Amino acid sequence: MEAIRQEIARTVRRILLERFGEAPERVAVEYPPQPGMGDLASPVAFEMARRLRRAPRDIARELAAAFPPLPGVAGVASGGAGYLNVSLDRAAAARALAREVASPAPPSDGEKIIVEHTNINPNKAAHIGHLRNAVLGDTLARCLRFSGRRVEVQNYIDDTGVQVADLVIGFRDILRGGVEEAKAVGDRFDQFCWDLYARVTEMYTAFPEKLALRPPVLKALEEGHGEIAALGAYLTRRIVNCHLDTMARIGVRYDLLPWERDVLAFRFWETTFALLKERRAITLVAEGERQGCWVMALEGRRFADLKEGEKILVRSDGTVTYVGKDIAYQMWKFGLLPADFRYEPFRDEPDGHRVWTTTRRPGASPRPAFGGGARVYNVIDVRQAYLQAIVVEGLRSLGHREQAERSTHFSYEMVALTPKSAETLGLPLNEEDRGRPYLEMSGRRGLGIKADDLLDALEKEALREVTWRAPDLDPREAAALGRDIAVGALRYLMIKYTRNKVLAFDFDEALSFEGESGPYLQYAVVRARGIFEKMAAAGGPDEAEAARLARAAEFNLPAGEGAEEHWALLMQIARFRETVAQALETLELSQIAKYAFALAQKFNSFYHKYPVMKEPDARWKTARVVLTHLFLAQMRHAFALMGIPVPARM
RNA sequence: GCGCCUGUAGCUCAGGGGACAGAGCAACGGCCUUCUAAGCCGUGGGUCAGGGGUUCGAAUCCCUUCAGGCGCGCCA
Repeated sequence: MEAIRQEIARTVRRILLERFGEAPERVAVEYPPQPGMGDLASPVAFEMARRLRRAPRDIARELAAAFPPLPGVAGVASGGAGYLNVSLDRAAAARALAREVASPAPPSDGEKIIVEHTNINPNKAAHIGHLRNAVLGDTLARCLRFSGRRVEVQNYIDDTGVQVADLVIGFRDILRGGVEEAKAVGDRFDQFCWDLYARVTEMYTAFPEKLALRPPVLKALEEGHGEIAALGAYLTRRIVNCHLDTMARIGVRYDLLPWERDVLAFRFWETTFALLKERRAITLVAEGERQGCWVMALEGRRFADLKEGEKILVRSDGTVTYVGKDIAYQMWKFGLLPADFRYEPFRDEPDGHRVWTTTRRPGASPRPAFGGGARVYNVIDVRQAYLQAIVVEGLRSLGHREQAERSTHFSYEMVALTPKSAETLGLPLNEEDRGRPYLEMSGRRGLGIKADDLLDALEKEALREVTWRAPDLDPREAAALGRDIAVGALRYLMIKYTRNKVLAFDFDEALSFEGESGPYLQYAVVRARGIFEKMAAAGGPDEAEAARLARAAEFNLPAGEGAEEHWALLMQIARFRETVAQALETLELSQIAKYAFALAQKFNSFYHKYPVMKEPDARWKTARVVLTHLFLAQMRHAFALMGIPVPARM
């Protein structure tokens, strides 16, 4: 569809230049809102009207008259107050679409793209905010791969920060324990830590002097040896495994886990620090409050509110701030550091996918090449926009302008709780809280919905629906269906909103499997497949035969409303790839969700109105078999991008 | 205070120069001897926050006011 749109735009532009001597740089070709206005349309005559001092309608008429025969185009006419309406050759369009849906994914090659996402502090269980991050990041990676890009997914583990330090303090100073006591904790270790971490925060509130415990623990974690570091290493590794388990439930995979302690151990920071000093991008503060700190001066409106116009990269005690380490990490991602990590397998997922980790041990060989990306997407919520801007500014100040421009902060708004959801969790709310549109979650206070709890609730609800509909189903099969439906519901929920909108989480909405939801889309697909199952069993065309019919489609249906509805479904199916391309361009993945939903709606309506298997007229039947096949094939592609499973039945 | 984001139907949200502003939920009324009712069809519901401007054309772009959120740490 994209090819023909561009061809029409080029042709219109050429005619304009030939006949009027001028034309806009870009000729818009859009989809008309109503049937009867053609399949594609351009409002270019309106734009030209003023420049040419002529009525738009006249210009559109002249354009239509001058339009040459074009492969794939059946007719051109002027319409409305001056639109140029183009009708397509339907048979050709159907055949082209049949080839497109059957074409294999392009090989992933060329420049490497690094997508960093998830990045949960390894001191507690993942919550629903982390799910939004992981689903967006994973969907982005899938879309990039679908469009032929080579992608490496990294999940950065910040194991030397304050949050981990506080968890270590929880084990050491509240539980009076160490590695052995931690090992004794049973299942759901991350949830145990969730509660313990909240207790540490309570301790600081009650006894502020306890905050003095923190700096030495931080320092020990950074230095990476001794008992504290050993405890930290045990806790973080075990929690990261919990996070990977959680994410595996919704089909999210990683290629590499870079650990912050290794950014330090392999002297990435020291190297970057030296470069920054050499470039005079940072200075040592000689006096005042910040005496002894290394700071980066930042100019421009974006940074106008920064205290002193500077950002501290090295604290007066010599430890590095998060931003400092992140600049070094970003440098490595682009292959701009002379050093590299060492690597070893972290674990193998049940599907055989191997997750690698950075390591201070000798490292494994052979191994894939990591880092050295040509473009980097950092999937991080909008509250860190400031820090991300500083990281990019760091690259720029080191002279890496191009890499700075190829660094993209894929930002999205946070997930919050509706007051109703918060009360369901048993949180005490005052009048002001109840009046708010949403309440922010807080890992520090243990306030939020854990990812595994939400997934459990979704699976339970889905299983209830499954067994209600099919009481005799084998329990294992029912459980598998429940999982598929839960994943579909969750992933659709997480991408259906535009990214710059706060997602106010509501239990009732999340647990609803009707209307604009993942299960609605899954149901449409299952129904389409059901048609082929029934037909194949009755000796009719199966999916492979339908694909052959589609490649030879004639699509010459008796003119009328029915034909237009069939055609409208085909047009919607055809818009998939341009939707994906646009989603990648704008980084607005919700467009894919909205597209798939609209397509499922059209199909459900079609399904209800037009029998496929039992249609006696061969022309209609073939057209419907072809449409059902095209719908199913395209939806499978869309599901693969969104990570939504196709349940065996519903 | 400064910066960023948001304001569209009762609620949650699409649409971000182009043809009469859309969807889901909720409400109401229909449709299961016909490929699965997690579905389909229909009804009602709008000062696109307010004001000014640009344009042949503005929910969309610009200015401004109001309301809400987030950010501005030797936390991340």
